[in-house]
Amino acid sequence: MPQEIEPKWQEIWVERGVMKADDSSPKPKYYDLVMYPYPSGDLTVGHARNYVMGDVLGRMKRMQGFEVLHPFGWDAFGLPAENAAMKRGIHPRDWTVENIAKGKRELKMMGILYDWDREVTSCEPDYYRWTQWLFLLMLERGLAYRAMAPVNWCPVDKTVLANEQVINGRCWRHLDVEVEKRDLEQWFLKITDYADRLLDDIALLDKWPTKVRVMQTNWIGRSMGAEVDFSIDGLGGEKVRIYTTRPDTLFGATFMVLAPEHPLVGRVTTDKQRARVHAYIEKARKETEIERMSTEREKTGVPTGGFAINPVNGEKIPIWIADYVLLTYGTGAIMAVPAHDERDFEFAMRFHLPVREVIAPPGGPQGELRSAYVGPGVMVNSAEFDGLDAAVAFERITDSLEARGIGTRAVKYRLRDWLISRQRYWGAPIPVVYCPTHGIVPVPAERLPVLLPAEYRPLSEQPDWYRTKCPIGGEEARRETDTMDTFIDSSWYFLRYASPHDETQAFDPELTNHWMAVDQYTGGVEHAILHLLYSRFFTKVLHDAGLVSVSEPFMRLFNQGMVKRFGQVMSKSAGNGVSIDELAGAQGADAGRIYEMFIGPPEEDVEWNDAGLNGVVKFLQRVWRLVLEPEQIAAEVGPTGSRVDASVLRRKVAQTIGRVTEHYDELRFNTAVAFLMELANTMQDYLHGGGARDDEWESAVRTLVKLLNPLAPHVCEEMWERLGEKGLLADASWPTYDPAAAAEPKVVLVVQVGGRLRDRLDVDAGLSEAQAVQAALGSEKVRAALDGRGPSKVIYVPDRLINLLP
RNA sequence: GUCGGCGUGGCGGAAUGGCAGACGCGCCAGCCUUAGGAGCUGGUGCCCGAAAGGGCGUGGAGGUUCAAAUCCUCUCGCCGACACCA
Repeated sequence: MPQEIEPKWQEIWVERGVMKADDSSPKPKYYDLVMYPYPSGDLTVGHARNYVMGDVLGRMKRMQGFEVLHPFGWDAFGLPAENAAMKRGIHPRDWTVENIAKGKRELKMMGILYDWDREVTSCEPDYYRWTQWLFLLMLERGLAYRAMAPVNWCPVDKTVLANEQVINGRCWRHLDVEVEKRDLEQWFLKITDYADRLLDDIALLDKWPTKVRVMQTNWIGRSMGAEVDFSIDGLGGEKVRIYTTRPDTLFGATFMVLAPEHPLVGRVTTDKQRARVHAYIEKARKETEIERMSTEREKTGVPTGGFAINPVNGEKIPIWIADYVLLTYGTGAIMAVPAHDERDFEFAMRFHLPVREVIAPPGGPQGELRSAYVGPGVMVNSAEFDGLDAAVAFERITDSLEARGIGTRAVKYRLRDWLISRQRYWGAPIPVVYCPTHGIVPVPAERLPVLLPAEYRPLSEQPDWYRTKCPIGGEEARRETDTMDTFIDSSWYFLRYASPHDETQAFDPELTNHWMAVDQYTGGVEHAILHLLYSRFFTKVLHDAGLVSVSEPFMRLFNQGMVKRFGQVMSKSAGNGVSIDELAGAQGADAGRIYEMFIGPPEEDVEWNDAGLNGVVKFLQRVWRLVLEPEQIAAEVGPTGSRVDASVLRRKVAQTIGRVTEHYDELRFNTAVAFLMELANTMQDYLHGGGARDDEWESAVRTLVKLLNPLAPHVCEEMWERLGEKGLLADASWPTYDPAAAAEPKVVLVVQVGGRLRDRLDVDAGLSEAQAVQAALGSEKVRAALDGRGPSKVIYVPDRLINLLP
């Protein structure tokens, strides 16, 4: 099998524009998208596995008659470029451009067909101009705002991070570094405005992995409850508003807890308690997020000395402060119901606070509680609500609060607004100007892009760049010197592929609406929340703006597993990477492609094993010889080999078409490869049985080449040409089959007696139950097992199994 | 702690209620040999047995079913996500 065929066909595919997606094709469209990578210069066989999957699917869809859009691009802004640049003393752009060139060469080497004319690179002005435009659109729609807030500061990367980029209180890129809280004025996108739709529409994503849907649901974290006002004793009309998901337990509130940072803490604290409260607040402030968030540690808190009045029963309850109540969730204040909340129970035990049962479990009131009871039950100790089911009381009590004007139904989310400011150079500048008289003024769309200055230095240290004129008044003004989170860049790139060269708009709505939604999106599960949630948010905003017709961008999502080596995820820094160069260089791109797909189930993590490549190489060589040198294989027949006749071959071909097509479609590539190997084995047995190289054989050969083509396109094109076929195999039609031709005329009927396997019979397919019983009783083994006891009951699964019960 | 996933030969894995181990790697034996890390043929879960045959077997224990790797309950181990969200 000649080696030089790979560059040959790669050139021909480019010349004939095989990968070009035609916007005006009458064929049905298929948008086959892979997550565009960060150009780290470190593309490994792990990345390639993802892209080969997309390519196999795309190549099959093309042969099936779809107009396939299979584009590629680069998520090219971001910190690693800056870090590498600092280390080497070069500009982040140079490093990025170099890596993109390298990555592109490697992908071409693997024979992956992308429409490179549609390549997008997020760090290029012709792209980030529109990223900036989208920011202005958000601003215009009231979805971008600037606010002073406690933000997550990563001391290593010297920038703020979004909530989604904080992992267990640490920086997502430096898992050993804790984030610090800083009060800064920053830009936010109001993703919380879309919380309900982002949550509700998860129901539409039935072709997404359950895992990702669950993760997004939990991340948004919607809860339904009520906000209730408690008056503060002795402070006139002053009130504290609490949030609860259990208004049905209102009568069980025995104390109240405020977050230490709650604005009313100073007012409710008595002089006697002031020193203690102050000390506690100081201590809480000094603790890191990680210490404070730990559920392991014992609860702490101090009484303020103040009291609140429970509005449902007029009872005076003490107000405490404790750091298990977070200022950032709900109202930063809770009513504590120790009988029916585990945290409150723990706190009450620790500080000897009263516990009052208000929901009785099915067995009746427990009296003394040993732990919080959070299950369903009947109301007790709750005045006029006693005897009601708790779920009913939830509604009644809330109605009553609303009627009295002291409470209201409320919905809360775990999701916070998206902090997008980054104090970094290598990103899209936020296109606003701070004017002395007009305040925050957006840069007019026609003056975009706001270009990054050429010099690599923090923008806030480049006065020549940030000094500007106010777009309204023309007076001296200052540009925003923060850049945008790179996740903004990747939240809309899939829309740009439809019209990547449009110089008048971010995307041409007509073309984007033609190609959207993405039919298949393939990438790593590490994006389950960040990228996928943000992209859904952007799509919905653009949908509302009338620019995108779909409200969900990705129809079908697939998360491929990671490729590991020596038990660790491959990477250059870990020193265990296998590069695409090495893979394609070893035994050729096709062998590498098949091996990537055969190594294990696509959604599972797999351990790379160089030795496994040999089996695939042998398979490819065998196919080559079957297709082009069948005489040689026929001559190799051994004395005892298995042999099959034409009818077996014909059926095997038909069955393989069905199974391979189905498994490619479902991205079950490992089993698809196995089926192709089986077909090759059967074809070999056919030759060994003296099978004629007639039309039957020629058809089998062509079917094998077509079915294998998405996996091994170079070798298959070469074989196709050598078979004398005209035209590119890439453009040939996908094989179809007659299900009748795939049906087996004889089947192995498994005979069980009392559920135990006793015999296997070769019988005609389609036997009736009576015929099957007769056949089974014809077996001596079966009769012996029955031992004279006639079958009292028969379970018959046609063409598979018969179970006779003695 | 909560939620989710996974656990099958020497190895990667297949089978989603109906023959456990497809396909491949590795290994064993044989053939061919221009002698090679090529090709071909057969074998290869474990135990008993000369064989015929029989028994056991999908992390563990129990259950449902004529029938369970598959469904249910409990449990152990590994991995992932979230983690005081009221």
